[in-house]
Amino acid sequence: MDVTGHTSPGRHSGPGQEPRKAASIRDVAQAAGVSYQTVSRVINGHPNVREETRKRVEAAIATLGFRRNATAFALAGGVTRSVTVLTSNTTLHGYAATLQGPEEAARAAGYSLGVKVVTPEDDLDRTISSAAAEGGGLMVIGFDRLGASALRRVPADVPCAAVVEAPPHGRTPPRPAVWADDREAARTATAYLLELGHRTVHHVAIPTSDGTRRSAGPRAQGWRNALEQAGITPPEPHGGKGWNAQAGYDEGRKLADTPDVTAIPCGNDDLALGVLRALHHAGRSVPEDVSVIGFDDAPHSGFLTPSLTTVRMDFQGLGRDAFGLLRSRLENDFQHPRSDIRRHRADHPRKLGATDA
Amino acid sequence: MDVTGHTSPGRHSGPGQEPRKAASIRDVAQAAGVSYQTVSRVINGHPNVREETRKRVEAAIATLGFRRNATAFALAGGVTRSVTVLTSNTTLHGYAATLQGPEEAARAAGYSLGVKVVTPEDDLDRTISSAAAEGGGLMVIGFDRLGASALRRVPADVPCAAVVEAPPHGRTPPRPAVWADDREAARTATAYLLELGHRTVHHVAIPTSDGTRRSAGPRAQGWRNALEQAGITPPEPHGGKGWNAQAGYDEGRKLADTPDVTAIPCGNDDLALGVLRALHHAGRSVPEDVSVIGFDDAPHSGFLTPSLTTVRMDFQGLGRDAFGLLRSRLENDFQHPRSDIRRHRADHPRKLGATDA
DNA sequence: TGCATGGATGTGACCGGTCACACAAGCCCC
DNA sequence: GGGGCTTGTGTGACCGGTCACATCCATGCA
Repeated sequence: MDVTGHTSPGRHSGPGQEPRKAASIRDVAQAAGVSYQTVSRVINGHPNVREETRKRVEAAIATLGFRRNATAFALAGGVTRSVTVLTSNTTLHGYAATLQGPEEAARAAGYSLGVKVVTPEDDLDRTISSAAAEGGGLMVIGFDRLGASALRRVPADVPCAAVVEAPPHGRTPPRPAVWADDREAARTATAYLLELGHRTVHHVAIPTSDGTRRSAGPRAQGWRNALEQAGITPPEPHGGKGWNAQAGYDEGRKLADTPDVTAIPCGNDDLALGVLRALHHAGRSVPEDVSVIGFDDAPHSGFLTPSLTTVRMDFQGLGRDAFGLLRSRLENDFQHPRSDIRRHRADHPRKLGATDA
Repeated sequence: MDVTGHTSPGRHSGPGQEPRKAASIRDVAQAAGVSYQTVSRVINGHPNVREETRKRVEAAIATLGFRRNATAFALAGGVTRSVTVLTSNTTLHGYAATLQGPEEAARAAGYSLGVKVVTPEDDLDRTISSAAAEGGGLMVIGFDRLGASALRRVPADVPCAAVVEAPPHGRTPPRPAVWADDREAARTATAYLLELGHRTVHHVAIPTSDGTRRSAGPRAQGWRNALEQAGITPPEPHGGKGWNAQAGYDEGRKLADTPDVTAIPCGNDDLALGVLRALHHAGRSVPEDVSVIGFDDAPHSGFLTPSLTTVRMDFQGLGRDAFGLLRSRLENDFQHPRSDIRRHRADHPRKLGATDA
């Protein structure tokens, strides 16, 4: 509507924030009349500190508002517990939902999570290497071309895990990765439509992660396979140019004019939404004249009228698994960097225990 | 649909990743036959290095795959250039869009961005202080109760900026913040409905950020104000219990039964979507029988059938502004550890201008 | 009494960068 | 031809934590 929210922000410069430097472990030590090492012991819950000393140190910590400097901690060899997610998008449902996996897992595991959105404009190698320099691991969402190429350029020595499109048969991603069986899901959905009696099934595809043929993505492949298994020659696939409702609408206009189009599984829910609208504008009713199926189960899909049938994908689980993969890589690294003495230190309960978070 | 995507992930353990320790500045120095300081000069582009020496160092950097350790850099006093966003949600459109602001701004400004999702379960103070310990600034999205209370608990010495609901008249947020004028936007939208000839206007509200009365949020207030200005006694507001389409549907069922309900501006697009569906189920048609207006302009809203009229809010701009606020705070701090010169620098065009993005 | 044992605490070095400063060599100028 | 300036390079200390090891003191036990 033309009633547009007015967003020139109200500003408030806030109560005076004194930029005094944060208290260090040494400041606390001095205040408590002990050595810095004792303070370190207290903040790490080391047992061998006299009760009274501990009290004193804790008091000093409280009055000085001491917080352990995470940077120094990391530098001194403390576990890094940080992961940066590289993605080209954060708003499309698939991406956002995938991102929720690590968000939640990171919170649970006491990791800090960074998000870096990559764009076609910026220098991938620079972006990646700056992300890698942060110290923790890298998690790449490689659903699209940009993400996939980012994944390919992660240096071999950087701990990394990815969520990707299901790779073509016989090929494996360049790095440890997880994926969902989109191909099978699309095949099943298409087969279902055929069972309903449709003579053929048309597909509006999402862009592929290698940026090439639009029939190459696993979802398109699944659709194609289902048709072939039923002895039907797949029609030319549509789409492949965009992910959003507008792209779906554009393709939908074309499809709406073709009479033999009665069933349209789409590469995602947004495309499906656009297709629905195009069909509506063309006077073809859903689901009477045409069946439309979405993909991804975006949160609003269930509330559309008419309802959009959709294929649910567990993106969050995927993201969580990738995070887990990366985490185990990171923590294994930590436990056996090379030699043997370390291993002894690694079993120290404080390092591995769940209480550390 | 019952055709559910199969997501047990295919896994691939990837090519052997040797966990060799990353090369340090000293390693490079040794390889190039210079001192570590010279290496530091080269990577920082310091002019006083002989051309031939620079070449040698650069070669060593390349062969060793040296990357400057961001942790050590930060510890040694390099600017931190990192911001952590605290939010209770990342998927609702308002939040996701707000988050895009700092994502983009951070990329442009070479900042790294952390995201921390807070939940009612976890210990806010711990979460905040661990986020603060990362070193950079804190940006809080305080649209809801949880976010608002997080904002209140950020220690005074932590650089911080927030995006909040428009505060009640005469009150200011506890910390530097930006907000949109939701109240005015809602008032205008409601006035528009009244102009169309509706006798009264009902409202389905989003939850408020102080967790209390459901008529307290700025959007509800704007709706109420418009009615009062028109001499109409506002009916009891609905909603206030949830943000999503299901919540909208629940309220919509109730409203659909009341004959005098002919206009329903909703607190956000998801609620509106649910209301639309409830009206449809109840056999009341939109827009013939009832006018529904959303709020936020979520990306799919424009593609619904019938179209959802919605009020566009520039969340991304809001997020960008908050980031800018925080950034100037961080960089001022860095440049002038305390005194007064601040005011002068705050008007620096680069800080406030639109070109910064 | 003599010594091993172990708890409580302090000192020094280190992580990987930075900055401040010292120093040597080359040049200019009076 | 020696004082000053500039350029290129190296040394030492520091950021704020950690770990390894040394020390002091109170025990327990032979």
